[in-house]
Amino acid sequence: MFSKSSKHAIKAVLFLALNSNDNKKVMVKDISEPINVPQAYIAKLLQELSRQNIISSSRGPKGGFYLSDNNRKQSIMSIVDVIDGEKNFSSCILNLKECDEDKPCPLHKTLYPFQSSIIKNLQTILIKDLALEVELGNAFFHFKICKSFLQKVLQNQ
Amino acid sequence: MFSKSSKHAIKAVLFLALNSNDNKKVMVKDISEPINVPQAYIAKLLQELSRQNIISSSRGPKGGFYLSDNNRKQSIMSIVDVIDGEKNFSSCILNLKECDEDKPCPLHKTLYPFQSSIIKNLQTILIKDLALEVELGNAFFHFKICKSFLQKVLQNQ
DNA sequence: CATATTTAGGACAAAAATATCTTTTTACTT
DNA sequence: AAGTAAAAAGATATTTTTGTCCTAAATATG
Repeated sequence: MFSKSSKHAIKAVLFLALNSNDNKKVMVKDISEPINVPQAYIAKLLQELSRQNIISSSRGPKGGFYLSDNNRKQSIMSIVDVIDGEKNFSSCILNLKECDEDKPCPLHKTLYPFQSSIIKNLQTILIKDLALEVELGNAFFHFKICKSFLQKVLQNQ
Repeated sequence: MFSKSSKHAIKAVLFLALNSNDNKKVMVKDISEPINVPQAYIAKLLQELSRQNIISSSRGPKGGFYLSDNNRKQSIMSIVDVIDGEKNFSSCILNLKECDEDKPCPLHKTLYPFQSSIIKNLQTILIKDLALEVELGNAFFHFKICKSFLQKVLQNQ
């Protein structure tokens, strides 16, 4: 469905949605550990997301990655688009050039409706929507217990 | 959705469904050209499918790959299972270990229904069903025009 | 202004997926 | 039985994806 990179990216963004804001930035190392993704690798993905204005970042001491209110209005699909470059979803399920509604490939009628619904859903669901679901307890996003994460939890009490 | 290998495999099997039977076998090179997949690579995939009894094969002169009546009753999912090893579809969309109906990840509720419907569909659709759709003209499966394919067409007239 | 801390960026490395090449085995044909 | 045509199997190569490392640029703080 998504590449491993996209999954990493979604997790990181969701972590930021739950743990950052304009005044509370999170360093790469404090993101990579709890979501269990290699630090240097998620750094690359976050840089790309930042360049495309899906997330925000600032350098130097007290810097880090964070989500502005505008960032939170980005869709989940926009994350996938940036990381996977739209290639995953756009084309015929069998990679046939000639496949379209007029001359559908044998799997088109079965799978295209799902495929387009999934895309439409991912375009509709915003980062803040996912975060809210977790905050309401309707969905679960379990972080790896690690020092930096526990410190955050303690700080907030 | 599927790996490139699975797509290759589905195309090859569909080609066999339309162009082979117990008395008419097709050599690798006469499959690879029309479906436009590297010969040695599709050979590997077909060997694996044959080993798993999704398709049939026989060696030596007049040998080749073909579909028996039983082979035609295999589902499309069985092809994907053999080639991709079920890994693609089975798990949580974000690869979270803890995600299930009880403790769904933030994307679970949205995507799982699609995912499971797709799997169910692919398990229900048999190879012969796809071939029939093409034969009835309800779906289209365009082969690359090549010498061997034209020869077949001429032979059948 | 100097220093420390953080992201940014580029080069490199490893792993996985895709593709190719060569040899072996099987079975048909004469 | 010998020769030949095909898949089977194993080894190797290439490409893509994933992951790492090192240096540069930016920024907060004393």
